Amino acid sequence: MSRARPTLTDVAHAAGVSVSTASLAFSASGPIAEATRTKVLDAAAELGYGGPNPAGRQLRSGRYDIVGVVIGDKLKRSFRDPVSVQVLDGLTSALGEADLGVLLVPGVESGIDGEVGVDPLLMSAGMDVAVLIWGAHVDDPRVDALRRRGIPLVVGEGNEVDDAALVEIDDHGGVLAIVDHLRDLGHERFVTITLPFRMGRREGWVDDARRELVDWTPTRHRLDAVLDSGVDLLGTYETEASLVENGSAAMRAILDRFPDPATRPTAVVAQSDLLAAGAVLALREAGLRVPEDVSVAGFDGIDLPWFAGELTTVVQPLEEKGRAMGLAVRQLLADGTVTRTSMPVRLRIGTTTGPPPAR
Amino acid sequence: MSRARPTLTDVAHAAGVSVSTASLAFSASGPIAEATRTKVLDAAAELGYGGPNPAGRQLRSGRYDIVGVVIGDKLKRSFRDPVSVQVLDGLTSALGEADLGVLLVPGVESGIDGEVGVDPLLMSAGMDVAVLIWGAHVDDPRVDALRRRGIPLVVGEGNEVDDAALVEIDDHGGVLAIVDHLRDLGHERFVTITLPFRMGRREGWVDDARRELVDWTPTRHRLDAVLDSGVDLLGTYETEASLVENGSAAMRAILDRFPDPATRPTAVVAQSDLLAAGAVLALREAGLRVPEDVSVAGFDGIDLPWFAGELTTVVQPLEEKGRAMGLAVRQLLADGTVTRTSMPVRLRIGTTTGPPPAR
DNA sequence: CTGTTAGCGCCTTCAT
DNA sequence: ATGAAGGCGCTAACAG
Repeated sequence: MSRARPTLTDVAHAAGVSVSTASLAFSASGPIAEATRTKVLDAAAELGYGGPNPAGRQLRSGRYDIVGVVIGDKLKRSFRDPVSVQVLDGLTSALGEADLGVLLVPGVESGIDGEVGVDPLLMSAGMDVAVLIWGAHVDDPRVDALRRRGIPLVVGEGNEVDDAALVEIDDHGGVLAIVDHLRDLGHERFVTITLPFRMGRREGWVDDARRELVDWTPTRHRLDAVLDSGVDLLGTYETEASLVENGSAAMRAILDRFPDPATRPTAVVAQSDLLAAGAVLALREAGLRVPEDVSVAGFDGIDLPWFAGELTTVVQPLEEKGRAMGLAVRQLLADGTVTRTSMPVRLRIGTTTGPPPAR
Repeated sequence: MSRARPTLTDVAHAAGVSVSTASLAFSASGPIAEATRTKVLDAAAELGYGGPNPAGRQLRSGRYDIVGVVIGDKLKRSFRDPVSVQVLDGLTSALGEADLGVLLVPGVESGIDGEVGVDPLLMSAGMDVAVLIWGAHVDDPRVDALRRRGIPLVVGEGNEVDDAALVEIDDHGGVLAIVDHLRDLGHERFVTITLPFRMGRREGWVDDARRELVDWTPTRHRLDAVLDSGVDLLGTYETEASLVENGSAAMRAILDRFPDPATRPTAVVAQSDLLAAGAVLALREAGLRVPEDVSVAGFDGIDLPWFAGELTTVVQPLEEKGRAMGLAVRQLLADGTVTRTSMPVRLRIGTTTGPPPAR
């Protein structure tokens, strides 16, 4: 037979002090005599009081000490992708240091097929700030919902949102560096494997019409860089997730479409390391050598302990990016300052790129 | 110049109804005329009202609609481990269906070296239920803290907690099946690579004293199964994380200690697939063939798209396990019922086990 | 179906 | 250094 949970009032009574004094004993936000404090804490322990009720505190203070982290459409995808994971890790540690909790928010509601509607949590959960890890797109309903609620925003990768803090990296410059490196090696026939374009995911070759539909910022920036570089791009293959198997499937499709070694692309620019690794595996399975027959480059600079060799890639400071988002949150909370940060990237030449085969 | 956020009272006034009626328009927890509802919602839109303030709702209703998910010591580790990720995925989807938010809670506070103290979030964040994904250990301070707060618990893997819902798998049976399979093939000399033992992580050979210190349930159950099976166990190597590189390092240590092919162990029982995969890579690098020279088995049954061949392993239903935890949460919330679930596992024979080399 | 009433538990003035 | 009072925004219970 358990009685109702004790409240601060009960503790105060038991300790023979006023409620406001008891409050001070827990919050340490005012002067209090050591003896009084001990008396209160003892009474609390006696009664089995577990500390101030968060709901009461939140209502009174107007703060939740919770940050809503909006991760793509499916949690699984974010967790499976080592890139997301590292960003999340930097973010959570920066937030943890400020004793801010991380509330995972799916973002979009998943319906039977396709996904429509904003997740109810986004509409109703208590949070001081929301972080859109993978950017906001045009007319993003999640942004609208958060706006209506008056919740400030931090956006990763994507510059379309006014009034929101932003953390981005130099996607365009990174891919340009990759392309230049390959061009310097003598490559002339390129193909690129891209990240997903938008929420309605699909896998396959990209035509002009489809190219107009790129909504996700990293995808767009990285693709634009290849187009802007002026190299001869024989094709663009869009994947529906940044996983090894998608990279392999894309590479097989590419080999299928270019069966003749004389006209086959010699340089593959993949928009992520996992896609690149998958492409390399598919090439090896097809009996081709990397980089002697085909060069492959990735993007991200993640660890692939199982990968034989080392990917040529653009290293982005993932954990730091997450930390920067965390700092942007803290800044927003501290004084409402909206910060914009851009992180540098760095070309890392590995063993998967080399001169094209002589003809 | 922005005025203060409107409250439900403002909306009610603007719509010309009482506050409680306005509340019904949002919560749908009572009868309300369609016309009234529209009137209220229109007034809300007019005023830019973003919906009921969560803090008010929480205080009044006593519910947060938030579940605290306590993941090991470092978020990174949980995210990096595909096993955790799949469990988390099943859990979050089961909780999402009930519109419950997931609050990530680190569990233990990380100090300069080592980790001591319960994370402040565990003490102070609002949550209806807490889930300890990777079990509770003896005298777990996190459990004590949650107990004091009166927060009900769901524990994955670990049966030491009274009064808490439990979801577990048949670790012992799974490893026994592996060992039997290897014994049937003719193996006589075994070695096992284990998951971390406890919070004070270390890497290296395990002696009798260390063996007493196993605190994490899956590690203990899986190790006990090998010991109970009665096979000749030449050594136990403890890792400090379930990652490919740890498996490789462990395997190198094993080869180092047993340089003579005649007395070398022929069967490696790894407590996770990633450890097993790492072991296989290290063996191949050492010029040994799997399974002709050495057989390797794992545990978990995860996808390893980059792995050449298929691991012999014990498949556990990870996503279902997560879902089961989610259901346990919902049960707890619905009527306080404490459920206990045990999930079955299944031996899957792949290409990494075979008869030992003839002598 | 709608309105009235009465707090939920806490923290922040402000006074002592 | 401590106490008294008020109210944060909402919803449950009941009355009409």
